[in-house]
Amino acid sequence: MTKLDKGPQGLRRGRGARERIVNAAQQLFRDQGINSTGIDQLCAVAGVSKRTLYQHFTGKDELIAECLRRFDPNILPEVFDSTDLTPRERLLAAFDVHAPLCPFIAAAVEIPDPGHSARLYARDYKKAFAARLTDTAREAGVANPEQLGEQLALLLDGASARSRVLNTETLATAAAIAAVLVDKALPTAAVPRGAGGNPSAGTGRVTDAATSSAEVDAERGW
Amino acid sequence: MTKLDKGPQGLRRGRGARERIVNAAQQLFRDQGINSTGIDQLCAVAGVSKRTLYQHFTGKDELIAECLRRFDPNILPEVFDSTDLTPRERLLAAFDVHAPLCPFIAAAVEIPDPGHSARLYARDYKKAFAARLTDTAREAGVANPEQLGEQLALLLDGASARSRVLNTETLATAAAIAAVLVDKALPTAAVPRGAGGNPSAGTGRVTDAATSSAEVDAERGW
DNA sequence: GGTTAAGCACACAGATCGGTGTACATAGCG
DNA sequence: CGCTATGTACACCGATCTGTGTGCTTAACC
Repeated sequence: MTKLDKGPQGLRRGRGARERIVNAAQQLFRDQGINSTGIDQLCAVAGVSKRTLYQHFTGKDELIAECLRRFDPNILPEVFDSTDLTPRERLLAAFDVHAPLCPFIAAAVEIPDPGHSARLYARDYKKAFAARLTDTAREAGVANPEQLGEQLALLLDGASARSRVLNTETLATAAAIAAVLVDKALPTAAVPRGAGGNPSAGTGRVTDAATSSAEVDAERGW
Repeated sequence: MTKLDKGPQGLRRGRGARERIVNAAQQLFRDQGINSTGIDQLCAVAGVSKRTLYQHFTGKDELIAECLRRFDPNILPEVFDSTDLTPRERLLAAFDVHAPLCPFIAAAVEIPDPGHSARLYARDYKKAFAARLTDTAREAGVANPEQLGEQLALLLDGASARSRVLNTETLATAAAIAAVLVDKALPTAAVPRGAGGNPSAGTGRVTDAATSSAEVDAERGW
């Protein structure tokens, strides 16, 4: 009772260390950046002693990599594994998940060494993400799915980076471009009527079909 | 002769301090990142004493801001002020200037504080860049030039960020999208024949017209 | 030649960084 | 119970960080 206050469910602040460390790290890295987050602060937020941290991770570098690995291992399953969306809708639904700066871009910029495990994983993730887009594009009957997948991935990265610089959400602009590219790549029969015209101005909703059925505006970690 | 070696033109390492500091800073920030570049290393590379640096700049923050300010104050004049290119060609020529990670994106990611002068300037620069694209689009006779300008700007940011993560150049993908968007936005008469079809695969040259007349693959600082 | 502004060398400050060593406490489990 | 995993408290390390204080040297200009 002197120290050692108990948490709600009786986990007296001990025993779940690794989870708490990773959670705190993800939060702090997102909010302050990786380099601006010190180990001491990290431990304080996680409610963990410094010694414990170094019993779970060999160093900060490993912790960073672990955070990225835990972030979105299945690559937007709520979008890509959605059964009640057509492939076209799924492609466009990826542009509805709002988020702060993509942590993989953040890591790639904040960490100078291209060989750092976090950067290698970021690379893998981005490739895998594009691959999921490609698969979905193929499923939608697109002629050149690799191209469309890579293009849509670039749009998402652009929105993330640009939003950070401008301090303004730019995802709608990316979504507008995506709509154009998708409908252009799709066999004309597969495009819902009304989708071929001028994409609506770059602001507001563009993905009429996708939006209605899947609002994935989730409170994701990033 | 003991110390004080003379440079080629007799500038004996003194007297040009401010220039050398900014030059060294731009180089190091680009190569290693901002946070990974220490003041001591900076001074060593610049051939300048630490005291001198702090007589020119109040601190590292001011130096960072100054670097960004000096970087591209006129916003790609070799592209946007090119007289022997049509507006359409100029829009596409912006996708021919290869470069490492855009320093404004880098600053926006590396510096957590959104109110930092460097981040404010980065914001201004990005807005101004989009404005130049918008102006050019308007000049080209595009119906909604603001939209196209913002879209093309997002593509460039996407290429920069994504190239950093993937460790691979992705500008060609962005250029392919740009070609689609520009030609779609342009009055059909203004689009050169052969430019309307499938944009060439996402790799290789897309801007047939622009490339021939303006290869701006310059060795820019970034 | 003499004045002045610019630059240099160098020691040093205070903070923070990532990381460790040591000894103790506790929870879970057989 | 007693053993072992896990976690804690806390001091401490060397390195590095941005930034200063002080005194000297030198280039440029009148």
